[in-house]
Amino acid sequence: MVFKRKLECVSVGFDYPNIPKAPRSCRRKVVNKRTDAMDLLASLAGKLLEECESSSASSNAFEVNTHENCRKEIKQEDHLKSESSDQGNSVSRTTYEKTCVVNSFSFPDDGILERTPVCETKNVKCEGVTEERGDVIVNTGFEQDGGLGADAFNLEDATALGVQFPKSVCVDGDVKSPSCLNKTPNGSLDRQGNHTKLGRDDDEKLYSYHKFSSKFKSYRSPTIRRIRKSLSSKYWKQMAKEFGHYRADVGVKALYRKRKSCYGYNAWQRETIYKRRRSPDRSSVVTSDGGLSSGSVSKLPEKRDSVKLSIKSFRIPELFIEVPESATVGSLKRTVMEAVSVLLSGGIRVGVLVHGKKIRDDKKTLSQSGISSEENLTNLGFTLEPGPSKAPLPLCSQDPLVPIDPTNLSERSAVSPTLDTETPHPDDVANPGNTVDNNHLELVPYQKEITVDEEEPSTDPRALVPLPALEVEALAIVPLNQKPKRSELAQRRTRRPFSVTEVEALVQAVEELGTGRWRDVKLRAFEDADHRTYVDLKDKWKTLVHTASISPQQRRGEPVPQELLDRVLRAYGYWSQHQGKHQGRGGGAHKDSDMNRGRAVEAGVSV
DNA sequence: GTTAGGG
DNA sequence: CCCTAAC
Repeated sequence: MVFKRKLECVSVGFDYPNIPKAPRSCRRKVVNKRTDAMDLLASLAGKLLEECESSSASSNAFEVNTHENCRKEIKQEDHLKSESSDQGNSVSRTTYEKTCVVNSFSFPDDGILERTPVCETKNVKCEGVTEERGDVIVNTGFEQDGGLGADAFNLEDATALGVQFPKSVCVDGDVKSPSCLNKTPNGSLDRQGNHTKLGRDDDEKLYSYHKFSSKFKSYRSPTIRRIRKSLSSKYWKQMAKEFGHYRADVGVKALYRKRKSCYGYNAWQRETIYKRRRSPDRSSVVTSDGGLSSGSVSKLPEKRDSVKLSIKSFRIPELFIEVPESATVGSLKRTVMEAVSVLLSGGIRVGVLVHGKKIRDDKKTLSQSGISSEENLTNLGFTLEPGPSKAPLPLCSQDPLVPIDPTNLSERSAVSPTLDTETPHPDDVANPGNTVDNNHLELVPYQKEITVDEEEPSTDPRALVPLPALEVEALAIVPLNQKPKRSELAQRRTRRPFSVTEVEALVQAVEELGTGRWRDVKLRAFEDADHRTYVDLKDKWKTLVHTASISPQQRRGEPVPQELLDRVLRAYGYWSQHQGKHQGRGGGAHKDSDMNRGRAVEAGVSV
C-alpha cells in the first residue's frame, strides 16, 4: 500500500542536478546542500569500483562521442572477468559481463575532461586508521599496491572525474545516466528496457530509483519491484552502523517522505540505475563516473603515482541527546535518528586531516599536504563536518582534491527530543514477519526489505563506503525542496485511535456543525483534547464515513457502534446536500433542529 | 490559520 | 496520520 507508492522511489542512487527539466534554481540548491559532501563521498565511493574494474577488466571498449555542447554519448561494453582470493583460504572467482550504456551527459564545461591530473603522490599504504576530532570521521585505509583489488580507489581519478561530474553510477554493470530515461535513442520514454536487463544476475544488487512526475505515478514495473526486493538488508544495516544508531528503516522512510514532497514539487522523470555486486573480497563498492570516468579511464590507463585508499566508515559528529530513563529504546533510536537527520540536513563539509591536522588549503596537492608514500599515512583522515557548506561544490572546480571548504570548525548538533513513551513504535517490532495491525502496516515492507537477503554478515573489515547510506543520502539531497523542513525528519505522531466516546462526540458535533467547519468541531467537542487537531477530526470523520459504508466484516480496530455509524451516514448525507446552504454560517444556528429536520427529510426520501 | 483531499 | 494545495 503505502509501500507500493513508495516503491516508485525506491532506491537509491546518486541524483544529479543535471536534469533538463529541473528548474535551474532547484538544481542549484541541490548542489548547495548536502549534495556537496555527499556527492563527493558518493563519487569517491564510486571510484572505488571504477578502479577495481579498470584494474581487473580484461578488456575495455569505450566509445565516446563528443558533441559540441559538451554532450557525451558514451557506450560501454565490458566483458570483464575478475578474480581474487579472499584473505582466508577460499578463492573466489567471478566472471560477469558488463554492459554499459550512457546517453547524453551534459557537462557544464569542456575543459574538465582535458584537465590534467594533479595528484603526484605515489602509491601509499596503511591500514585503516581512525582520526577523531569531534567531527564526523571517515576512517581511511590505504591499501597496498598489490592487493587492492576492488578496494582501491584512485583519488586522482575520483576527484578529477567522478567527484565533479557524478552524472551516474555504475557498479559493475550498466551505467545509466539519470537522464537516460528521458532520452532514449529513439526519443521515447524508456524505463523498462534497462531494468529488465539489469536484473539478470542474481549476484548483483540492483537499485533503481524513479522519480516520476505525477502522471507517471501509476507506473509499476515488475522489474522495479524485483530490484527493490533484492535490496539487501545488510547494506542498510551497514548504513546503520556507519551512521551510529541510525535506523535504516526509519531513515529510509524519512527519506521517502522527503523525496515524496520533492517529487510533488517537480515533475521530473529521472532514473538512475545501480547495479551492485560484491567484490571478490566481499567489500561493497560502487562506482560513480557518469560515463566520463569510463572514458577517461581508458585515456589514462596507467596511473602510477596515485594514492589509493578506502573509506571504511563514517562516523557522525558528537551528538547530544537527552532522554528520560523511562523512554523506550525505540524512542531513543528515533531521537538519535532525528539528531543525525538534523545534522545531515544542516549540510556537511568534508575536511582532510593529515597527522591530525586539518589541511585547509584546497589547492595543495596530496603530496604537498604530506600524503604520499614518504609519509606515514596512518593519520590521514577525512571529516564530515556539520554545518552548511559555505563553499558549494563547484561543478568545474579546478581543485581535484577537496572541492569543499573544510575550514569551518565542527559544530555540535544538539537535540532536545520530545519523546513519547507510549505505544511501542512499529520499528521496534522484533519480528518483521509478525502480523501487525494497520498502524504498523506501513512499516512492514521496510522490515521485510531489511531482512531479505541476509546471508552475508558483511563483516569484512575492509568494507568500504556504506553504499546504501551514500545512496540514500545522495538521494535525499536531490531535493528540490528548498528548505529542509524539520518536519521532514520529525517522527510521526503516535497513533491514537479514537475511542467510541470520542467518535460519539465527533458525530454529535458534526451533526450540529456540518462537515466543513472542523475548527469549530474541534472547539466544540475536543477543546481540551490537545492531541486532536481539527485535521485529525476531519480525518476521523472521513474514515468514519468510509467505515460506515463498508460491511462490518471489513472494519477493523475497535468497533464503532452501528448506531453511531448510522448517524455518521445520516449526517454525511444530510450535510452533503446542505453544504452551501448551511455552511459558512455563523455558529450554532442550524443545530439539531436543522439536522433533525434534514434527517427526517432524508429518512423520508432515501433512507 | 483553515479546509479539502490525496497519500 | 501526514502533506499540500488553496484559500
